[in-house]
Amino acid sequence: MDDSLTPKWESNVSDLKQETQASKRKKVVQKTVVTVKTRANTGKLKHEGPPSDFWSWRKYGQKPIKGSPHPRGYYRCSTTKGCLAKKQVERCRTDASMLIITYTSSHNHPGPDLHSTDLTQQPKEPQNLPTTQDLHITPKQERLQEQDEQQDQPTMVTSDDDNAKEDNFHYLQPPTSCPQDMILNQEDPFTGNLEKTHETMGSVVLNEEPLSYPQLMTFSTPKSEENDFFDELEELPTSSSTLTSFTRCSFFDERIPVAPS
DNA sequence: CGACTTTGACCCGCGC
DNA sequence: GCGCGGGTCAAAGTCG
Repeated sequence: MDDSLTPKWESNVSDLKQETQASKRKKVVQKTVVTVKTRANTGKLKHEGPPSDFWSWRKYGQKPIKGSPHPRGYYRCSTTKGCLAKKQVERCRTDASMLIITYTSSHNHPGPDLHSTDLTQQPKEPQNLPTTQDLHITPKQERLQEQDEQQDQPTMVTSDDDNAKEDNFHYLQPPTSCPQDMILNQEDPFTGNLEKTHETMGSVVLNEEPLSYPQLMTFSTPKSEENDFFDELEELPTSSSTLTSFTRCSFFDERIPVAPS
């Protein structure tokens, strides 16, 4: 997974490789923080917690977090054995409707779909997959939605421990180079729910809907929404172009099969 | 029966 | 050195 990434990331990987009980804690690992605004605790969310994405996540722990009324859930990717991808899901202490998902490491395997597979045939967590019909939207529609959603952009904030110490988070630069065949209908998702943008822990929020943010990082789904999201993000301040670009690589390279070390 | 969640215990890093 | 807090493990239970 991590191997094809930037040198910096690779250095982190070296830690991950030895993810033994002794080394797995508090190591320098890349993190991607995504804050999701949920309308409510709808049952749509798998196990009422983390919005599902195209990956299969398996919960391996949960801990109450000091200062937060909500516990944090720990998930690891179960799509493929040996995948080091993990995520932590917790609710914002001040706004329970906001989910803060922190992705750690990256998948060492291609996405469940990855260009060759029909999305509608996704074996994993199909409940949140947009239907085929949903996968169409005209650019015009897109724009309209974008305008409505300008305040509801998903936020992918990345950082590694080193940088986090300095300036907490870095906004992920929009992947203008991402697949262009991304077409998605977000028709309903945000309508009537144009909540103002929140800022939490340095990340922005989006309205969480059947379409889950991690999809934005898997690139396995054709959807233009993503582009819009990133287009918006493009305007966000980036304090570390190096990091952001490397981060982008970490995600966009994800779908490139990398021989597990 | 396999995959997953739950949950308590354990381990380790960090701050004091 | 000690205690706290976060992260992970693993057994037991649940579900499809």
